[in-house]
Order: sequence, then structure tokens, then C-alpha cells
Amino acid sequence: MPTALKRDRLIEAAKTLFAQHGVARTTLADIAQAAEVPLGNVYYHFRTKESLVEAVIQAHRHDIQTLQAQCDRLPDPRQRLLALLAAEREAEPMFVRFGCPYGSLSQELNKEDQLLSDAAAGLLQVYLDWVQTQFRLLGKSVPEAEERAIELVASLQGTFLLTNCFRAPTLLARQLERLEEQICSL
Amino acid sequence: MPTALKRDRLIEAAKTLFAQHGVARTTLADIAQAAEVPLGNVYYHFRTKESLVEAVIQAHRHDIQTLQAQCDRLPDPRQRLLALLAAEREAEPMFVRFGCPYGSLSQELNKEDQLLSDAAAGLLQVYLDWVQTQFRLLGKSVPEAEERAIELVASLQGTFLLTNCFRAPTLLARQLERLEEQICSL
DNA sequence: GTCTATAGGGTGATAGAC
DNA sequence: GTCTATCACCCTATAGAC
Repeated sequence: MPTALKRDRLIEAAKTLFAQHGVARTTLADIAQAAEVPLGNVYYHFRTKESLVEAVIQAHRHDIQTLQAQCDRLPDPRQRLLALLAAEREAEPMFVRFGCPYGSLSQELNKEDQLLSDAAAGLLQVYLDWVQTQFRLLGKSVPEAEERAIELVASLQGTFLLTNCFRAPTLLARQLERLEEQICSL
Repeated sequence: MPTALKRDRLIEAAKTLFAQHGVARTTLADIAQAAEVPLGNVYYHFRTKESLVEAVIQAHRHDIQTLQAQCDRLPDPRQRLLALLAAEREAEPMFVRFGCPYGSLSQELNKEDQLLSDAAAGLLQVYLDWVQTQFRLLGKSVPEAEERAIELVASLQGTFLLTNCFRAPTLLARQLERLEEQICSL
């Protein structure tokens, strides 16, 4: 098997386990086992656990940008925002059981060293910037677009937290509906 | 020194350290040192680390209820909600550096065992219930009060996350202003 | 390049003196 | 009741055979 594939499998396994149990409580042995790679082999691909976390963050960033690129294929910024929310809706079971992976990582890594804090914050920044761009394209001024984007993303992240805490899929559904209505009435 | 005081000091130290570094990364040695109590002595007061976490959650719950009781002394539900937001505003440096302690605990413990998940979720539930009660007193129907409460608390929690991630006190200030305006215009 | 075995350090928890 | 000393375990990381 190509060595690059093993690397990808390790990242994918880490992404899942970090989201499910948090970074601190996930051991390299867990990750190696899930990826069906011997433990010692992990260190051939990643120097430290921290560098694996970085790779996971980058993979998440790629996921976000791929989703945004898909939304960008729609002509209207309003439709793009609705497509983003529709994608969140499809991930409902994940939000109920484990919360938002980006929010979880950001929250946890903000309590560790600066380097990983910044990397994780970059995830939410990418998310936020794209939303802000859509509001700009809808004719909002820069400061108003920024405020609307923060408002929307904060609502989303808080909703994901409550959805997870209370294991409440209907809470998620209702909040998404409300946000969709807000976007339509712009 | 009374033994109950040492117990309280341990809980207080744990509360601070959990909020700053997360539960998983805080060791009992850290807590004992911060509370100026010998390490072995911790186990006289708490059987396990988990039981100490439970005690910390209960202390947080007490804090929330104390704050809500203070707000309840105001006659108007609108003023009470504004007083709650004013209290959040005063804790700005904490939100910037460490985020919301309740949100952090809920997020982290939701990835551990069921017992602590439920206890942490109870924190946000207490917060949410009180907000919902205020909306009821403002004449909203039960389902509408519930929706408004979720909307407000989700916005708050998401705002705390973004404030912490981006180390952005102005983001917090602007979002609190916006939420205050929403409450005033009810 | 790949894997086994293990070192080295730290953590939760306990035993037992005082 | 209080504290010291220490156990037993687990985790990251490395050494070295193949």
C-alpha cells in the first residue's frame, strides 16, 4: 500500500476520534488502531501528536473550502447561504452526538499552546470570511456584512453546542429554519 | 483550619483550572498545589477526580442561580435580562482568554461518560430555563418563550466561542449590544 | 520503509505512618 | 484527620531489528 494512503488514513481516523472524544482523551494508540496501522509507524508520518493535530486541522480546512466551493457554484449569494445551512442539516446526527468538530477543536485547543490555538481559530475564520463575502455580495457594507456574518456563525455554533448538550435534533432543526427565514428576508 | 474550608478551596481551585486548561489537561497535582493542599489529601475529600468534577459543576450551578436571584430582585423581566447581559459584559476578560466556563465544561464533558455529560448539560439548562421564564413573564406563549430563550442562549454561547477564538473583546461588546437592543424592542 | 519492543515521564489512586 | 511515599498504569516517543 502506498505510504501516502496510510498517512491519509491516520488523519481521517484522528479527525473522527478527535471529534468524538476530544484531542486530549484520544491516544495515538487509538488512532493507529482505527487506521489499522502499527503504533510505532505513526511516528514515521508525524513527528509528534501535535503535528498530527495540525494535519487534522488542515484537513478540516480543506473540507470547509470544498463545501464553500460547491456552494459558490450557485448564482445567488442567498442561495449559497441556504445551501450551507442545508449541508449542516444533513449532518444532524453528528451534531446531536458529538457537536461541531470545528467548534470542539477550537474550544479545546484554545486552552493549549498558541500555535494550535491559532490554527484552530483559522478554521472558524475561513467559515466566517466566506459568510461575510456572501453578505457583501448581497449589497451590505463591509462593517454590516461583518456583523451579520458574526451573528450568523455565533448562532450556528451556539446551536450546535445546545443540540449536542441536550441531544436535541428538533432544537437544531428549528434554529436552522429560523436562520433560513432570516436569510430569505434580506 | 476547618476541613470544610479545604474542600471549598479545592473546588474553587479546580473551577479555575478547569476553565483555564480544560478538565483533561488539569491534574489533581495542579489542583492540590493551587489550593495549597497536599496531593494525597485530595482523596480524603473526593473519592475520584470524577467526583471532584461533579462538585465543580454543582458550584457553577450555584453561581448561576445566585446571579439569577440577584436579577430577580429587579421588577421588570426586561430589566432582568439586561442585568444578566450586563453581568456577562463585566466578565469580558475571562471570555476573551478562556471562553465561557459552562460552555467549555459542557463541550468537553459531552465527550466523556454519560453521568458527567448530563450534569454539565444541567448547567446550560438552568441558564436556559430562567431566560425562558423571563420571556413568559413578558407575555410570550410557552413555545415562543422557549424559542426565544434558545435563540438568545445560542447566540451568547456562540459569541463566547468566537470571542475566545479570536481574542476579540470588541466582538463580544458588539454582540452584547445587539442582544440588548433586541430585548429592549420586545 | 516497516514494525516490535521498550524506554521515560507523568497521572490517578492507595497504603500506612503520625 | 493529615500527610508522605509510592504503586500500578498509561501515554508519548524512540531505538533498533528486519
